[in-house]
Amino acid sequence: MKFDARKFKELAEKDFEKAWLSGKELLKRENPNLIYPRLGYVYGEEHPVFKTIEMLRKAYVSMGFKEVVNPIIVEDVHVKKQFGKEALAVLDRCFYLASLPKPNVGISADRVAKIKELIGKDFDEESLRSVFHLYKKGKIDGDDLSYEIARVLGVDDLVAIRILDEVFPEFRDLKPESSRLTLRSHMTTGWFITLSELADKLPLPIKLFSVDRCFRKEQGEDATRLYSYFSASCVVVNEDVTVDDGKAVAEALLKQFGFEKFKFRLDEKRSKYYVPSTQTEVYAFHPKLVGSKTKYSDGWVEIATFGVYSPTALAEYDIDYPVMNLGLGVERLAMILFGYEDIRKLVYPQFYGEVRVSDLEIARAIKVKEVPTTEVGYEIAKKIVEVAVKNADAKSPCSFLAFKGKLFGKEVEVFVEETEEDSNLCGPAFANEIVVYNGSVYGVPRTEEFKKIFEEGVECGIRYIDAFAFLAAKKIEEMTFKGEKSSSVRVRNVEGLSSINLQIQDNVRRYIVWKGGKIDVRGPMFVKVRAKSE
RNA sequence: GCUGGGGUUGCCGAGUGGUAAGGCGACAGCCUGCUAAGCUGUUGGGCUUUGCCCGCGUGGGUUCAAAUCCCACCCCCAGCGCCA
Repeated sequence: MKFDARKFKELAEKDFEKAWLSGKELLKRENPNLIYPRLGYVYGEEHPVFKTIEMLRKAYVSMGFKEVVNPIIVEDVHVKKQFGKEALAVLDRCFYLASLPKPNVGISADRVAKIKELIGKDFDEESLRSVFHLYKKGKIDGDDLSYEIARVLGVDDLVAIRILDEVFPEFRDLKPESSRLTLRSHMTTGWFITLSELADKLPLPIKLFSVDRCFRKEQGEDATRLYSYFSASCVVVNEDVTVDDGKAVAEALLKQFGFEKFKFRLDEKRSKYYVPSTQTEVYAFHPKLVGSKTKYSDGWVEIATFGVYSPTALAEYDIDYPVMNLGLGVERLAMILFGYEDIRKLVYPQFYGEVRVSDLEIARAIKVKEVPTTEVGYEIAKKIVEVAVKNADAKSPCSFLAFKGKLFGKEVEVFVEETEEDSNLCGPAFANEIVVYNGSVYGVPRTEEFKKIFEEGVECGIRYIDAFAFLAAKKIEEMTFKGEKSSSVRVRNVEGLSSINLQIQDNVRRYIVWKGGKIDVRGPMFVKVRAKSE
C-alpha cells in the first residue's frame, strides 16, 4: 500500500516504536490470490540448443575466431567441386529446393463467359490477360495476383480468389519443380565459398567460425538424427597449418565445456575434401558422463571431427593455403551438457511429450474462487478460521460466536456451529492442506502419514477451512449488502477443489489429467457458518 | 527406402459397412462425520435449434449407408538399411 512519507516521519519523531510497528500494517495483503505461491514473478527460459550455441559462439570468440555467416543455399555444383567422385553419395543426402512454376494462363471464350457469370457483369479481357502476363513475367507477385485480378475486374478480393479457384484450375494443380539449389548438408560446403573470397585478402592466420543450421535428407528422424541440425564449425588458414592445429583448437574449445582429456583417432572413412590421413575424430572425456546411463558411461565421447582441406578441392576455388577445419554437432554437445538421450526430446520437447509443468507452477494455478471485497469481510474470514481451529473438537450441538461488528453500517454476528447431535464442531478433514506433489494435487492433514508429501511437495498455504472461510465471508457481505437478515454456508464432505471454494486453471487441470496425475482433494469437513444482521 | 504397428471426442481407449462403447476428467442433482473417488444424470462443434449440418490424420472415390472398403498423400512408433 502506498504510504504518506511525511506523516510517517512525524509519527516516528513522536513515537518511533509505534511508527515502526505500524509498518507491518502497510505490508498487509489480504487477497489470498496475491500471496505466494499464487503470486509469482515468472521468468523466461532459453532453449538448451540455443543456450549451447551461445556458449559455443563465446568460446570461439575467446579463442580469437571471427564469426561469419556462410551461404545456406548452394548450387549442387559446389558439392561436386568439393567432393569430386564422391559427390553423388553426398548429394543423395541433400535437400534440393523446388518451387511452384508460373503457369501460362489462356483466357478462352468459355472462361470469359464463366467469369462474367461469376461477377455478374462485363469486364475488359485485355486487362485481365495483361495481369496474367505480368504475373508470368514475375512483375506481379503471387501474393498480389488475386488483388490485381480483383482490381481489373472491379470486384472483391474474395470473388477474385473464387475465380482463380473455379475458372483457372491450373493454379490449383501446380506441382513443384526442382532446381539445382541445395541446402548445405554441412558447413564445409559454405566454407569453400566464403574462403574463395577471403583466403587471398585477409592477413594470416585467418581464423573464422560459424554456428549455424545444416540440413540432411535422412531417411527418417530418430533418437540421434534430425533433418536439420546445427554445426559449430571453424577454419584456420595459414601457411603451415597441420592436424596439430586441429588438436589444439579441439582442446581449447572443448575445455571450456568441462571436457578434461582428449584422444585423437584417425578416421578411416576419409572424405575427399580432406588431405589423406588428416581426418581425425576427437574423443573427449567429460566427468559428467561417468556412470551415466548412456553408452558413454566410461566418460569418453566422440564429439568433434577435424581435418586439413585437400589442395585438390581448394584448387577448385583458387585457394592456395592449407586450411584446417573442425566441426562438431551442437545438439550432440547439448545432449551431453543437459543430459538428454534422445535428440528429438532435446530439440522438440513439445512434440515428444516433454512438456513439463512443475509442482510450483501447478500450485500457482490453484486460486481461491470467491474472496471478500471489504476489509471487514477479511476480518470475518480470519475470525471464522480462528474459532473453527480453536474449537474444532467441541462436542455438538454447539455454536461459537466468531465475529460481532459493523458491516456496511449494520450490526452483524457470525457463528461457527454444529446443530446435529453427537458429533464435533468440525469434521476431521477441516484443516487439511492443499499440497502439490509429483504432478498431483492433494488435500491432506499434516500427519506423519503424509510427511513425505509436505516435505517434497509444494505447499499452497491454504487449508480447507481457509478457502471456505473466504467464501463464507463473501456470502455474509452479500447478505448484508442486500439487506437480508440471515444466511448460512456449509460444507459437508469435500469432493474436489470447487467444494471448498478453490479453482484450478483448466489448462493445468488438463495437464494433470494428461500426465496421469490426480486431483485428490476430499474428506469429511462438516463446517457450518451462520450469520445474522439487524 | 523396406517391413510391421499406429493416428478416434478435453485425456486414455474400444470399434473391420448400419450412424462413435467404456473409463478418466468436467458439470448438475442426490447421499454425507474420521479422509486415497458413494449414487444418478449430462458432457464434440455449428446453426435459421421439436430439427438440420459438420465431426474418427488429409484429400479423393465406392455405397442406400463409411471411423470401417478402395486410391493417393501426411505424420508418429519399433526394427532393418543408409549415415560424406
